[in-house]
Amino acid sequence: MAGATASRGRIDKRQAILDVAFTVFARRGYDKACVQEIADEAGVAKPTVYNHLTDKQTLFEHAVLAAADAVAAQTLAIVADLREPGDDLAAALTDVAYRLLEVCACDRSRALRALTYAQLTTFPDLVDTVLTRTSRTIAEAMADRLARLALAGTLRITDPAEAAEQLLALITAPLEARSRLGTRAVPAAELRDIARAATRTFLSAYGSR
Amino acid sequence: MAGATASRGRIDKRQAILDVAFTVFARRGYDKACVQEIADEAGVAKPTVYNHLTDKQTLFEHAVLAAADAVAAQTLAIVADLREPGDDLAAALTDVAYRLLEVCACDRSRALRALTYAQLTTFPDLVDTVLTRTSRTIAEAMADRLARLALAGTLRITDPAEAAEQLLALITAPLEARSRLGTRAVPAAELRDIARAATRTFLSAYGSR
Amino acid sequence: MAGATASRGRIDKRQAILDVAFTVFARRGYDKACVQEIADEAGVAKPTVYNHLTDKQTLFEHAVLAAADAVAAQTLAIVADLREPGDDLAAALTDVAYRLLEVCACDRSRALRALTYAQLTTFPDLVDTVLTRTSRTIAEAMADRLARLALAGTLRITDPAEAAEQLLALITAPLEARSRLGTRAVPAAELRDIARAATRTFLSAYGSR
Amino acid sequence: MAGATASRGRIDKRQAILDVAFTVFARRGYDKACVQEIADEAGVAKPTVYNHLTDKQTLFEHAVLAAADAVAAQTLAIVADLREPGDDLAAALTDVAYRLLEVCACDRSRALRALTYAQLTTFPDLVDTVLTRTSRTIAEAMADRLARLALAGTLRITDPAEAAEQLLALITAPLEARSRLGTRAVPAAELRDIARAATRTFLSAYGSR
DNA sequence: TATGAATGAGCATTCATTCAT
DNA sequence: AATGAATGAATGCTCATTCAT
Repeated sequence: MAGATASRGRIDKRQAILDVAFTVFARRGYDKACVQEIADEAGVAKPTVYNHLTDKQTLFEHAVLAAADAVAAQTLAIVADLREPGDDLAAALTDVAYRLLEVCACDRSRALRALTYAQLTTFPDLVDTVLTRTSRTIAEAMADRLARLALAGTLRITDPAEAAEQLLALITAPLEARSRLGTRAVPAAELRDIARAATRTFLSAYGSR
Repeated sequence: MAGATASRGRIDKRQAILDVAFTVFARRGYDKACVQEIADEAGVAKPTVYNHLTDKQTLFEHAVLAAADAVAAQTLAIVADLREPGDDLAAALTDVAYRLLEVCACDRSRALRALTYAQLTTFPDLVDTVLTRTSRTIAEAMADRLARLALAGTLRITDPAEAAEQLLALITAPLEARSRLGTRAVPAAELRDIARAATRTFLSAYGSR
Repeated sequence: MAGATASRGRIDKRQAILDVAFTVFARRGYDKACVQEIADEAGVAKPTVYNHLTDKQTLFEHAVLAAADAVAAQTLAIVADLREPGDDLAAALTDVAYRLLEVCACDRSRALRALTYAQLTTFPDLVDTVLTRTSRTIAEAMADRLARLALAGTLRITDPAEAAEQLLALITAPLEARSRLGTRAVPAAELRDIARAATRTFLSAYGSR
Repeated sequence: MAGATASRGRIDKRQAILDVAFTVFARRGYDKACVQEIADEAGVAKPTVYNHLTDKQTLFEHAVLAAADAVAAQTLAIVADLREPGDDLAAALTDVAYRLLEVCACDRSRALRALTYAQLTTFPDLVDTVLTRTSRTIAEAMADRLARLALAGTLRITDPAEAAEQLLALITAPLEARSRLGTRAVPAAELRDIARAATRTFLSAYGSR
């Protein structure tokens, strides 16, 4: 038990550093964030950060990937709800769209996009990994759902991947525009509007009839 | 004339510095780019850069705004072509969409998005200005065109702003996804596909009948 | 017996650490060598090194002194052979000179000189101790041998210490020059030449007749 | 004139930095010396040191080479005096030997040897350069002088290089031993003794008759 | 106006050393 | 006795910015 506690403590400290790191990176950007600041806010000494995570770069990558996985899990859980859309497909789609928008609009998700975008040139591989674990994954999950609905005759879709891509476009792009890349808060009512409009247009195009 | 030449020379030098600055910022990112590097590539001494542009921050803002205006001009010119869509609306829309995609996929436009996104937190006002001059402007121009087409009975649109927002979403968001935020080149054929799919879905939803 | 084994193990571990330490110090220099590296190569944890040897400085001193004693023992054994020079004094001297040169040219001896010299300012006392145990000792042993030979009428020497000093100078200084302070390997043939030349000159000056 | 003054000022500052650097390196050793300390003692800001000398390593190399050249010039001037030895060769040789010993015993020369030796492993090329410019050069100059004296019948030498090597050995090695690698001051009288003894032995071996 | 030179501030990283186990 | 983990203290180096010319 003592051993378990000890190694749990170690894991907790590492996790704490990663969490704080993401927050600080989100606040200041990769370059302006300094390891000292992260260490201070995590309540550890600077070398402890290095002991656990080698590098500023490594620290960044791990922090970002952890956030990416968390966001991905949230979104996947939402999309999964399309498995049983119930009678009212429009309502179900709108609900999913709205909840996806909520996630996209949350701090972590916004920070994740900003950090990833900001380091496009510096860490191209990281961008790749993050996108694969998030956008890619959710796009595929959505395509799977749409394919099932098409099979069930609920939708008229020939290319599920393309349909998913467009549905997600209709959901996320307007949010990016209205939130001005996340610099402005978008009220829930407006999220609702975006979700409704996306669903309406999507169903107009792909609805059976 | 001598004076004119001199001040022309001055203006040219300023412009040269801004151009080089954008290139360097695009290549290295705001923080990693250093003024010395910009001065070197512009063929001037470091203090000359400061004489013309005060600050690293000011230098950045001017460089980015100049690029934003250039991109905006390009996109507006394309959207303007929707004024006379001809008989085949689908063809006209697809053409416009394709050319917009070309612009979005070009180096300057990608760099502009990356730099803007990267400095979200640091220069929120800049983000605002850039977006206003680019996305905002083009969204409005597009809304204007769609409104006219609706008025002419060619499209069934109640909210032109929303329709424009969605059309642009269908055009740009898939590009972002497939180019992995601009880190991968997207072949012309794929741009074509995106344009066609966007037009098809848009017209399915908003076409008259 | 168990106790003996245990303390033997302890001694062995200490010895292992010292050996590794000398190697690492020789390779990297005092300052650039880090305790972690020594611990790693010795297969122990860092605190174990501290348990056994207190300090980086202490560790260094012990490691260097051990090496110094080993080198001193080697050289003394060689000089001792002058006790019975046989008929051909020139041959005996040349042989001793050659073997001294071999020792001087060996890795441990070179590293010892380099490390000692490098820490002249930092650990002046160590320099003193090392020199006393090596150069001093061998100079005296050599003086003893020469005095005996003088007494036996084989050499014409009034000041044996001075003669020894000069003989050792004729042996070691040329090696330092030709090996460029030990950075270049000197082939055996060249060592032979140095030994012969030293002997010749020494005997020309001090030989009886 | 203004230009001359300005660039003279620049050169002076660079030279001042190099001088201070050598002093500090001599006092603390390469690794323990810190650039800040050098900058402080030179009365400039740290970046100024970097502006002029790129690197800590570069700074070290230039400082050491400058010192090496100065020492070499001193020693060469002394050896040159053997061009006209006058009637009393023993006196002339002793005088030269004594003055060489004075140089070897001076702070700069001692520091130069210590620093060079200390960085054997780290900067082997530097060692090479320093030795070439000092020991090598002086050995050749001495060989030249001895060859002339042999030609004039004043000395019986077949291999001037070897003779020079041995003469220098007889001069310098005893000093190293007695000064304990430069950690102890050797009184002038003792230098005199060393010089005399070296000359005596050398002439016993190589004198004509 | 343009520039060579200088600087103050900051930051990633390393390392000897020490606890708690 | 041995170690995993943590830390205080340094240090090399960079960069935006400013003078003096």
